[in-house]
Amino acid sequence: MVTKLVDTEEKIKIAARKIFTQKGYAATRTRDIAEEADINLSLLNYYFRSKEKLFNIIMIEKLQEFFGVISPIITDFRLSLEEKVEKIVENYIEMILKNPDLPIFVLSEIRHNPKNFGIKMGVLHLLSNSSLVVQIAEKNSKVDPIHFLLNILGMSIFPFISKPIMMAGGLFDEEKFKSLMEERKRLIPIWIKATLET
Amino acid sequence: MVTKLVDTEEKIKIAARKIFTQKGYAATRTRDIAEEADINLSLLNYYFRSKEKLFNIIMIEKLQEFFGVISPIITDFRLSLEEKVEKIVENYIEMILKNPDLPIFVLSEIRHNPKNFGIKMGVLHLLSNSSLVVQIAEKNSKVDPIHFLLNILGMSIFPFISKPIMMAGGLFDEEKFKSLMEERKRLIPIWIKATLET
DNA sequence: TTTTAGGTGAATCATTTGATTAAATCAAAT
DNA sequence: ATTTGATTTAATCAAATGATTCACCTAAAA
Repeated sequence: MVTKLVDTEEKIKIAARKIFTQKGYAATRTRDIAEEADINLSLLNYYFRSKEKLFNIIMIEKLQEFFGVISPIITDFRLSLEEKVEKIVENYIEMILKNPDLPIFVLSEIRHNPKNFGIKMGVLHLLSNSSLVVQIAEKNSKVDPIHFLLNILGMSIFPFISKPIMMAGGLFDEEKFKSLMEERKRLIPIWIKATLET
Repeated sequence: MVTKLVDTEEKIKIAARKIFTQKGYAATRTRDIAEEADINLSLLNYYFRSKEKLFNIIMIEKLQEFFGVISPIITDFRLSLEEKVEKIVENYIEMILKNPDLPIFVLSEIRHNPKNFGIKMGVLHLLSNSSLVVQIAEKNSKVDPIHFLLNILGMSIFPFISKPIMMAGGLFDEEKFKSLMEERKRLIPIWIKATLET
C-alpha cells in the first residue's frame, strides 16, 4: 500500500476530537464526524467499529491531557512548594488556552459515566503519596491539601468553564479573555501564597 | 373537574427537572421524563407541545436559581465587602448542596446554546453597576473585580464540578464531601480576605 | 497480467425517538 | 340521561441515527 496523503484513521480521530469535545457524546452524530473528516460514514465504522469505541479512544486521550498536567508536578520532590504552584497554574492555563473545550467536556462526560475510565488510580491517590502534601504541612499545617488543590484548580480552571457566560455578556471577547488568563497566570500563585499565610 | 391528587403538569415538570439536570438536553429522552413522571408520553406533548419548549421552561428556572443567588447580594449597598463575600459563598454552597447537578448542567447547556436565554443582561453588566466594585476599589485598588469574583466563584463552585472525580477515587463519599464544603463555607471568606491584603 | 488484500462508498437496514392521531375515560353541567 | 370539555391512553408516523452490506477500487505481490 502506498503512503496516503493523510492517514484516514488519523483524519477521523482529528474530526472526532473536535466534534466530541465541542458537543459531548450524546449530542454528537457519527455523521457529523464523518462530514468533518470528509469521509464516508461507513469508513468510520470500518475503522472504529462503533461510535462508543471511537469515543472511548478520544476520551482516554483527553483524560490524559487533562490529568497529565498535574501528576508529574505534584510528585516531583525537586520542586519547592512555590515552584509547584507556579507550574501547575501555568501549565493548566497554557494547556486549556489551546484546548478551551477540554474542562467542560472531561468533567461532564465523567459525570455522565462516572464508573468507566480508570480515574480511580487518579489524582487523589496520587496526591496522598506526593511530596506536595509534605510541603504544605511544613508551610502551614492548618491547610488541608485537598482545600489547597481545589483552590488552585478552581481559580485556574473555573474561568474557562464560565467563559460562555462572560462572552454572552458582550463585555468580553477572545482577546480580552486571553489577557485576563495571562494575568491570572501571574496572580494566582501570589493569591495562593497569601492563603497559606492565614 | 375534581382536584387531582398530584397536578399532572407539575408532576411532569418535576420529572423534567430531574432528568434534564442529570443528563443534559441531548441525552434526555422524552420517554425518560414520561416514565419518571409516571405518565404517558403523549401527555408530555399535550402539556408542553415539544421537548424543546419543556426544556426552555426548566432552563429558565435553573438559570434563575443559579444566578439569582448572587445578584441581590452584590448590589446591596448596605452590606460591607466582608459581608458580601460571606453571603455569596454561603448562599452558593448552600444552594448547590441541595442541587448538586446545577452547575455542570447550567454551564454546559449555556455552552451548547450560548445565544439563547437572556443571560446577556446578566451578571457582568450587573457587576459593573454594583456596590461591590466600589468596595473592592476602596479596599485594594490593584485587584480587578472580575478576578475577585472569579476567585470566589471558582473556589465555591469548582469543587462541585470536580466532585465526580473525587468520588471516583473512592477516597470520598457523600458524607465527607458535604463536610468538606461546610468547612469551605467558613474558610473561603478568610482566603479571599487574604488575597486582598496582597 | 493476474491475484490478493486492504480501503472506499452508495444504498439500505433496524432501531430509536420526537411527535401526532383518534379513541376512551371521567367529572361536571345541562 | 345526555352532553360537554378537559384528560388520558394505545397505536402509529416520520425523521434521525448507528450500523451493515456489497460491489468496486487501488496498489503491491506473485
